[in-house]
Amino acid sequence: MNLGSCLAERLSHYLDLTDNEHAALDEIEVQERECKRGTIIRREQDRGRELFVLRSGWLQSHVVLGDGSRQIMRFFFPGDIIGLSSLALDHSPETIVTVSDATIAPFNRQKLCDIFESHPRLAALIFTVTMAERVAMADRLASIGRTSARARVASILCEIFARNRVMLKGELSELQLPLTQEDLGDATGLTAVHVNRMMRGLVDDGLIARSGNKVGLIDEGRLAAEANFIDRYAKIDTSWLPPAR
Amino acid sequence: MNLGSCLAERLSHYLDLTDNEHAALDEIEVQERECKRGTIIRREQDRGRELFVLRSGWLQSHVVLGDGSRQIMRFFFPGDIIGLSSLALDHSPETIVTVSDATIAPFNRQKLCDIFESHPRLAALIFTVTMAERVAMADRLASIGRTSARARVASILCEIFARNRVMLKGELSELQLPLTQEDLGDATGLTAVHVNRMMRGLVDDGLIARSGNKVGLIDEGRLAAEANFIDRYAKIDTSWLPPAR
DNA sequence: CGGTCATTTGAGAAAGCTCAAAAAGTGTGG
DNA sequence: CCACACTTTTTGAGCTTTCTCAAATGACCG
Repeated sequence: MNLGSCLAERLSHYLDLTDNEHAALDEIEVQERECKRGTIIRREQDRGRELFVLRSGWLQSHVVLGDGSRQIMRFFFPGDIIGLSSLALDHSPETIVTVSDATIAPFNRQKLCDIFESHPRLAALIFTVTMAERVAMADRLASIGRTSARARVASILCEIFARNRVMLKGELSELQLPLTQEDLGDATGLTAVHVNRMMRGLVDDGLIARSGNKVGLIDEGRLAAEANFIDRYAKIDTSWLPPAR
Repeated sequence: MNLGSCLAERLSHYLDLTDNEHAALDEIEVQERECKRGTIIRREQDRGRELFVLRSGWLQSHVVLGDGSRQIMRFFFPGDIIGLSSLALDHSPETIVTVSDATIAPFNRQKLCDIFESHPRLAALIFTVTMAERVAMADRLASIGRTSARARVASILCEIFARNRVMLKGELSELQLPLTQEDLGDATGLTAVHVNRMMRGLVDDGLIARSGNKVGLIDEGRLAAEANFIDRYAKIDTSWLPPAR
């Protein structure tokens, strides 16, 4: 896990990278930082100008509203770039926290700038992956806006499994969730209490299984159907990209 | 309205563009298509590989869920790029429809590719604007997930005004809304009936005014406060961009 | 002027929330 | 390894917000 670039590994699932491109990405992950579970990487309103590649562990980003309620915007998994949301802004729009122990590789905006200048194909690929993420976020909008509590819980579970599959490749039917039901509620716009009831329902109906904080998919097809879930990360279209340099 | 590139105009609110860059953007909007209100530009699952710049009028994109309910993902206003969401995908994840009569300028993915190759600064700027849009979408997620019906309606109104201000520059306290209350409901995750009641409430409390489908902001400060609204489009940070070529 | 579509209002129903308390885990220092 | 403190999960009961259904009113178009 300590060798090579996680970002390169992630991107190479979508495209064969040239040596040149590999070299450019390796330069991004030269530093490394270990963070304990619950570490705040960036606080809302911080002027953080750094970016990170997540190398291991999970993170989430959230906002806290006026009445104290919290909305989790996004979970981050290995290979994700963290902090792009502050790229356009002076101040971070969200708080970013580790959800499990994690390793992150900080890098400067300048590095991203270099990629746009010297590696147009990589820049376009990162842009494309980002678009896929936006589509996934739109899916979550629809989930929260227009589906039942049960469907929302099913949906977030599907998404977590789908996104972890990109890096792990292949089989993945059981997963250690470092998330509390409170977290799941804040991600789906529900209360922890109601998440609990919905999870029990999913277990009772044989869609998932649980023990401790392990969750297993029993009938993924039915789960995805109930959730209206579509996997946006499985493959992305790279046909339009410029040639590698 | 027929002269020059709308995209260039939009982008130049954030950055002074070079002649070179202007020329590149002008090439994008060479064609033009008029569309009547209600025209479907792209259907969910279409294999559309074209992109568009919106030159005049409003559009929305939405999905229809299994039970027939609809979620509007996004509204598009002049200067926006349309179709980026299908960039990463073989098939369009959403349906895109004109909400008023509109003029769109279709262009090929290849043109975007050219920009990544030849105009890294423009590519990075487009990337950055896209990030701002993602942040705005995250705000909407929080709005739908964690705020009351009244706050959600207030929020969507704030967003519509804020985004129209970018292009119109300066004062804008009254706007002709080509949206039905059904549309607003589908954007905020509410029913049309409930949107109606919330709007009445906002009018009664002196936050907004209405006549026909014109909406005016009476007390924008209070409206934004109730909505938890933050304008993500007013200015964006361009300090990290590579030099113009 | 009739027909269609959008808005408005009312009343009852349902999904999900709040509060409260018990049960089950988890981690820490002794 | 145990005991205590703390967090998380689970369950129950009543309450609110928002939805659904229905019907009336109003606006626009040909």
